[in-house]
Amino acid sequence: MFALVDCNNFYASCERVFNPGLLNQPIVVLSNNDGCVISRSDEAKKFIPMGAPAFKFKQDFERFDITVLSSNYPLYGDMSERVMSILTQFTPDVEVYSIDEAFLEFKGFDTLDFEDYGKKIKNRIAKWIGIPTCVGIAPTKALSKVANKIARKFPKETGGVYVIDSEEKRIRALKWLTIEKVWGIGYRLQKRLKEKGCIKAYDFTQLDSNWLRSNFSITEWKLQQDLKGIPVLQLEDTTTKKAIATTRSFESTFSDIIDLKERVATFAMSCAEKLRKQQSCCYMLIVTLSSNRYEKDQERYKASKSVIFSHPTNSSLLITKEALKAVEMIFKKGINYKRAGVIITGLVPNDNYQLNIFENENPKHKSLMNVIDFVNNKYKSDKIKLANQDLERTWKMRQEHLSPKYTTNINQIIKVK
DNA sequence: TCTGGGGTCCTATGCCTT
DNA sequence: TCTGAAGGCATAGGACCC
Repeated sequence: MFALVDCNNFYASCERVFNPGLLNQPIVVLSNNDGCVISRSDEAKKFIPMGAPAFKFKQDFERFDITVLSSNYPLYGDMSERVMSILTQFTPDVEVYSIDEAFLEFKGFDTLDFEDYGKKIKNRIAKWIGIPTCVGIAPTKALSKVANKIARKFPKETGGVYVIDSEEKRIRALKWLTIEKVWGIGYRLQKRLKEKGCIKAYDFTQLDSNWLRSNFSITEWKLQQDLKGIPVLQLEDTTTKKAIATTRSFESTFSDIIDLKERVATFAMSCAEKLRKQQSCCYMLIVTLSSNRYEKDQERYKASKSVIFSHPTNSSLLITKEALKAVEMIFKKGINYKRAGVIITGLVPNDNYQLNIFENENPKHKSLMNVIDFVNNKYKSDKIKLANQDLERTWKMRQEHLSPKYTTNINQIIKVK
């Protein structure tokens, strides 16, 4: 059996833990740069849609007396770790699926009362961390997602815990769930499936699986099997990342390559730093540039370029150098660029990779990187920069409604008078 | 003025080799 | 030497997730 434990309105709930005045109040949490709404308390859901651009809803925030908060990732990350550590007390097989949810697998728990066990999980997280959760339990991962949806939708009837443990319950659940709400069915697939008469998740399970395999991708085939109750999707190891990315939208647009190179150099530095932090090296680098996708009147442009290194590296110097070369290759004149990103992938552990006969990391880089990381760690606010980064300008994220880092900064710890 | 960011997985395409 | 089939690999990009 699998369980899906999902925190309710996670970011909004985290904010409430340390500010009980927000309980039962409508609150929203904004994305980086205070761009759009990414979490809403139940009270706010009536008024504000998910993903609402903050600038368009400013008046509504005031009209409905909604508390607006900037996202506080140090707080959410720390709260998430606490929740996940509790989950490992219930089974050793835990897959942290995202910051606010995890799959659990129960192997050899056959005689367990799952409903009761789910309630224990939920209650312990509520009591020890103060975060409300929903728990869905079923024979496969995809069905545990469905069960979780039912627990969320019918809190009074289910108490936030729902178990699919019979064929009858499975069919009833799938006949209730509309196709677009199924995990893995997004906007595009939903449209295609509806054309075929798939309205409910149940209709999807009734499609001929050979036909599905030849007309859709392997992903949909696996999903169908899982929804039929045949476990195909397994718990995955999420502890080692497969890629690291730093991508940002700019406050305004850039058309000059010098500005773009400066930004990309900074993103590359940030990726390399994250890479060394998890003690890995990378084989490949991808740089992306794009124009403003919301701007109708101007030429749209999206481009990316990947670069393969002759040997795995985590040197900021090498990664930045190659990233800048890539910018030169894909830069097109006359475009107003709104967004750029650096992604590094092909990650291998620091100390265990194939050496190249002809070319290997310059040994001086390693000690230099150690010094840079040490200094940056010590003087967090004023990091060492490369000469091709802008030394004068400071790029500050907009965070006009930020709450304190209650759990990760001793100076911001909650005070009781 | 102001529309997020970090991931995973899959597929299409073109080129090369057998 | 040419040809087509088939598979591997690199690369780009789409779709989806939270």
